[in-house]
Amino acid sequence: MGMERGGLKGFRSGWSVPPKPCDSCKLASAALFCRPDAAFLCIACDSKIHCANKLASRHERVWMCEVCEQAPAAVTCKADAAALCVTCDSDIHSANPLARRHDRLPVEPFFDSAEAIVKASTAASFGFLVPTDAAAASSDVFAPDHADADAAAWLIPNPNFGSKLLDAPDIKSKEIFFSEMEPFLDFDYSNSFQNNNSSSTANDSVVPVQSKPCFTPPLMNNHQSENCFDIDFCRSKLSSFNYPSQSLSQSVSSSSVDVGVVPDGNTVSEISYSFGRDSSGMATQLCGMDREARVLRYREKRKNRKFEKTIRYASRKAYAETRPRIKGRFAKRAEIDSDVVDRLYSPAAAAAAALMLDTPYGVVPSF
DNA sequence: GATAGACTCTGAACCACATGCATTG
DNA sequence: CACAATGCATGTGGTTCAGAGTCTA
Repeated sequence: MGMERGGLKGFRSGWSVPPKPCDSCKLASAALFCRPDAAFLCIACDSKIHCANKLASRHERVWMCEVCEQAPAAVTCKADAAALCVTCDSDIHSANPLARRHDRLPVEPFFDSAEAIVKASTAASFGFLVPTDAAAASSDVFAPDHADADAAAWLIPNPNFGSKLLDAPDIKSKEIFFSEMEPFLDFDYSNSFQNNNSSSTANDSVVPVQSKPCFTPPLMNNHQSENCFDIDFCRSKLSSFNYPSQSLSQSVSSSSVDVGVVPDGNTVSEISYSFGRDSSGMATQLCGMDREARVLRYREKRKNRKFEKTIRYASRKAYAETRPRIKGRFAKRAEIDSDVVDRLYSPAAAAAAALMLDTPYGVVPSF
């Protein structure tokens, strides 16, 4: 009953609020949050302030929440491929059981100039990453056969990937990148279903949802051991906890496969890259393409997202489908039977009614 | 441009009852 | 500890309705 419905309800309202202005210039919208200064800054002001001296350049900064753009991002949701603030994270991921299973990780701060990060990653995005076709674009999946450069930049899930890979000494790194991405390009839930479904009962097997995996590479490091954390705008270290010590997306067994929306955390970890810890000082998570485009992309994706209904008990589903209804509501069998008897007076309905009475559950399509 | 009415879209609620699961003996 | 009996909460889908949003005059 309306279980997955309303998943977006809670945070839609936030979109109507204009982005938080830069605390420095008050003109541009803030793109990041400086923890030591406790200030929201646009990219230009960040460059001015944090390039001024060595001390300032060591300030920890994080990008703004991609949804509300009102607070610093605190976590990265792998399923949504988005950096979210505490409030949005709470709103979105408490909306329904499905969302609660999203694997979230604490955002890693960066120290480089945001402008440099954006430039580097934008260049990288035009360097070799190629965009997708329209269908793949809707699900944020890479595909190597599209030529439009703008779309390419628009679709780059994590610019860090590009910039990092461009730094790779040879093309093999890039090949590795794509080869490791392949499991997601053709993410096949049937496999995981077969693997995980052994514990299901024979009659009440879980029905896998055939939803397209909406995958975007993680925006940051994936620390499998750090799934629990606390949120503090001014702290880089996120300690336990708000979340279960083991994320649900990892811990659920047979019932996990019915979700379909949330990629398995372990699988994601296989392609996680430690860009944030790059020895060259390469910025962490969200360096990358034009941030505005990313926000637009994210919003568009959220708008188009459909939370697939989760069927946990196939037997119940099967039974519900056969149950008699009156105006869509489940009806008592006695009620239906008497009604059917009444209808038997109609010769035209006699055959259909007889058929219904023959079935074990009395299938009554509609009234 | 402002307003009202028509239209569209979205999500919540409703219903009965087999089933799953925790508790008890 | 293993098992059976019991009772309660849960989950299931089609339809309706209300409210919000959009379009048109």
